Formats: sequence, C-alpha cells, structure tokens
Amino acid sequence: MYRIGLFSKINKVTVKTLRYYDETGLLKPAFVDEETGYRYYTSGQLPALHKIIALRQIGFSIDEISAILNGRNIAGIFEVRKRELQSEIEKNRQQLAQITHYLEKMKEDFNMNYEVVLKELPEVIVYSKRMIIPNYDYYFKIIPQIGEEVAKANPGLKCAVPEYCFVIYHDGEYKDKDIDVEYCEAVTSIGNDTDTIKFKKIDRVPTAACVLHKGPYNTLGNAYAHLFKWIADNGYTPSDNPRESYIDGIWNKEDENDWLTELQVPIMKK
Amino acid sequence: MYRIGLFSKINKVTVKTLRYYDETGLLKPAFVDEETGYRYYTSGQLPALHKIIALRQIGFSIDEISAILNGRNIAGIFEVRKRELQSEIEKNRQQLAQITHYLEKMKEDFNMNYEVVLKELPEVIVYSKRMIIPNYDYYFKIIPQIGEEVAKANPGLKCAVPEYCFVIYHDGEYKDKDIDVEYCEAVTSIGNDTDTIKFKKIDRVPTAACVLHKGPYNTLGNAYAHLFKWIADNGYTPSDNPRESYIDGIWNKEDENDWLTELQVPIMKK
DNA sequence: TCTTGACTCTCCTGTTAGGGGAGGCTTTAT
DNA sequence: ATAAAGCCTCCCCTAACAGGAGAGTCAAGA
Repeated sequence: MYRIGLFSKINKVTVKTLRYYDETGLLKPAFVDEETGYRYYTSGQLPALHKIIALRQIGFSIDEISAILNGRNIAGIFEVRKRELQSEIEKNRQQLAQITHYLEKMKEDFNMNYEVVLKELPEVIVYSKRMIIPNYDYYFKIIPQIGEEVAKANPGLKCAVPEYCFVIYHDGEYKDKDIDVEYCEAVTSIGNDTDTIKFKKIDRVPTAACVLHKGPYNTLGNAYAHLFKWIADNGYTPSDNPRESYIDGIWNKEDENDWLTELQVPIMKK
Repeated sequence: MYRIGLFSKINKVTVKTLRYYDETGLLKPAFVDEETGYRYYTSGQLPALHKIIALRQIGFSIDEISAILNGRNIAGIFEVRKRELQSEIEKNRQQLAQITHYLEKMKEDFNMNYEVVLKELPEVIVYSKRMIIPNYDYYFKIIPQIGEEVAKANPGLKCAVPEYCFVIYHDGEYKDKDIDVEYCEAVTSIGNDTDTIKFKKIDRVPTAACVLHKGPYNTLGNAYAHLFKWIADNGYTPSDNPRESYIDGIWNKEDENDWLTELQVPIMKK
C-alpha cells in the first residue's frame, strides 16, 4: 500500500494528476481511509497507471482513455486519433509554410502589407455583365449605367447584405487593355434578365486566398503579385479566375488612399 | 458603420469572436453607442481584422498578435512560433509512429499487453555487485546474501524510497547462461564498500523506454521483444544497457502471476 | 402607431487536464 | 512532545471562445 506521494514518484506523475484521475474515475485508489480521506494505492495498480500514461503520451483524451480501458472499440478509437494526428500535422505544416513565407518576405521589405487569409466564399446570386473593356477608366464609367439598366427591368430589386460587388477577370494573365471582365453584384433573388445583363447563381468556393488592398487601383498589381507568390509558396494552385471585390471606393471615399479592395483567388491543394 | 452582425459576416468571423476581441482590446469597435451599448465598426477596420485573422490562421495567440500589431519585435515572435511549430510537428510525428505501431500490433494479437512509456531515470546512489551467473535461479538465491553482507559492513544503511532494486544486463544480447549482470539497490547515501560490493552513483538517464511486465520471469523475453521492436519502430536506438527493476516478486507475493517487473531501456533518437 | 421578428446587449457557465495555493488535519521522525 | 513533511478539501485559474438566459433595440410591415 503506497500513499499518494510515493505512488506518484514511482511513475513520475504529479499528486494532482492522481487526484484528478480519482475524481474522473480513470484510476481510483485501491483503498481510501474513511476517516482521514487518505488515498492508498497498491503495486497491482501500477500496470493500470502505466497504461494510462502510455495512452496520454500518444495524446488521447481522458474520455478516450476511459473508453479504451473499458475495451470499447479500441481499434476504432485508434484510427480516429490517427486521422486526427495526420490532419494536425498537415495543419502545422501549412502554418509553417506561411511563417516561412512571411519571414522571407520580411527580409525584403519590412512592412508586411499583405496578410493572406483563407476563407470560404458562399454561393451567391448575382446579376452580371461580361464585357471586353479597353481600359480601367472605361470600366468605372459604365458601372452606374449597369445599375440603372438593371433597376429599370427590376423595380424593387434588393442587393445582398453585406454588399458584395466584384469583377471576375476572365483572362488568365495580367492585361491592361482589352480586358475580359465580368461585373457582378450580389442580390437577394433572381430577377429579369436584360439584353446584356444576366442573373445567375455562382457556386460556393470551398477555399479562397484573400488579401485586402488599401489605396488606389494602380498599385493593385503589387497585391496580386504578393498573393500569387503566397499561393505558390504554400503549396496551392489557383482553381478559378480571381475576383476583385470593391468595399470602399470613389462612391463613398474622397481620398484614393482610403479605397479598399479585396482580391479573392479560389485555390486548391496542389 | 456596420453593426456587429454585418461586420462579422464580411470577414467570416463570429459575433462572439468580435466581442471577445473588443474585451481583450485586440480590436475595439470604432464607435460604441453609450446608451444602447451597440458596437459599430467601419470599413476602415477591415484591414486590422483581416490581419488578425491571418495571424490567427498561423496559430499565434491573442497576446502574440497584440505584440505584433504594436510592432514589437515581429521577426523574433515569428521565429519563436516557427520553432514551436517544428517541435509540435515532431511530437505529432512521434505520436503517429506510436499509434501506427500499436495498430499493427493489434492485428497480430488483440491483447495489447505492453504499453511503452517514456520517462526520465533520475540519478541514484546504489550499492552494486557485478557477477557472472550460470542461470537465473542462482541469481535469486544470492540476493539475500548480498543484503546481509552489505548490512554487516553498513549498520543503519537505508534504502531509497520508493524502493528501487534492479539489475543491469551487461551482455549486449540475450543469454540464458553465464550472464553478466550487475545487481543494484538504491540507497540514501554512499556507504562502506566490501570486497565484492561497491557503492556508486549512477548518472541520470534523460529518456528511457519502459514497460511493465506482470507474471513470472520466464515470459520476460516477450516483454523485451516488444520493447525493442517499439524502440526501433519509433525511431530510437538503445543508448545503454537495459535495467530490470523488481517491484513485486517472491518476497511479497505468493502467486507468480502477481509478480511485477519493469524493464527500462535508456534510449536516444536515431 | 403598433407589432413583430431580427439583432444586440450583458452576464453566467462550460470547455481540457490539471496547477497553485489556503487552511486544516495526519503521520513520521527526532 | 514537537516539528517537519505529507495529505486532505475547497476554490480559483488557464485560452479562446461557444451556448444560452433574460432583457433591451432597431427596422419594416400592417
């Protein structure tokens, strides 16, 4: 019969841990003195404790260990933990790739302006107009016209909240003239098409790499460069055309430097 | 000015999270209505939130993110996190190796008797007698004699608590006759040597792989086999001679099946 | 103008596997 | 006998939120 302190030393666990295992029922002492409350353990309990420690070292939770000790579906629990571990490793590997990427970037220029975030893009209903435009200036001139045209055909049409207004670049590469773009605005339901403006559903994108760009549009190239480098550095590859989502711009901010744009590139693992 | 629900949707975080960031000071709303307590955010806060989310995805804690946002020693924090990640990955890899090992074992025989545990063996003072013995039976006959001899030369000598009594096998390989063993018993202080019995300090072992064996000694071979396979499977290699520590035996248990022995093999990473 | 439903607020509890410490009893050693 | 060490229970703490209760607020439709 060992008292708790001695028993704890034999297997290098703390007294607190043994008391916790008593409390949770994982390992109850062989005998408890009713009067003093002292816990007494026997050497016969060493294998049980040993087993518990071994399972904890593999990273099982107390509940899982209970189940294992009770002999319930051991192989299943092990398989689950195995998959858990594999996905943890994968996650850590990705985080490591990101850190490495940033550390590298920081050597070049210390202001790390672009932080990349992964998110899901939900399914949306939009009205859209695809067109080839000669240059960027033109593009901003015709947006109001599109709004008017669609409003005429659809009185009472409502934009989605939060507002989501973006263009999709259909050219695979960067161009600064004759750009094949599709202007989209998210709405709450499908409405009446016009000659050039079509309503449609856009599928959800499971994973997109996104950066926020603050400032005028002529420096967007930088943000794109950074984003695509990140995608490559982190073992992804673009799976669809990029979107450019306009959050703040000429319509609500005077100063170019306050304009806010989000670049969203659907990606998948390489 | 967005209310919290809308602002949360834009960047795919929960309302709870935003409130928590407010509480911790990581991201305070641009404006709070004194009367109603409603939080209002602006689009100018999107970059800040975006940055926070990006850093969270890399696995930084809230405190670390605060420090990073305040521009304190960014590269240092990144380096620390990088090393953290690398050691996490290493840990996961080891756990995975153990799981895989057990899953494999379980296919062979479903009763997984031997759970391997890693622990440190602290420095101990022992009296020891090294000898070549013809067989195991002989060995157990002379242990009482050793005890007597050392007691005669050292009246008042005290054994360590918890008791730690073991042999070291000096043959690299398994033998069942003419075995080179060293019998050791841990004591509290160095005493007087006799002709054949020497006191000495045994260095601490940083990592040892251990299994508990329950039952008679003739099945110890099994336990050894299992332990050495585990060591190999998990990318370790023995760094010293194995110890066999006797916990329960003929001196306190009638039934052979209750005997308890721990095998301890010092190991290092390959 | 009223109502209804969607939003938001604060406050409380719960999550893991124990750690730290206070205040009080018990055992062991001198 | 006394002191030191060991043990007990009880309470609070962790990180980053999630869930829910109960109450107040906002915007739109009747």
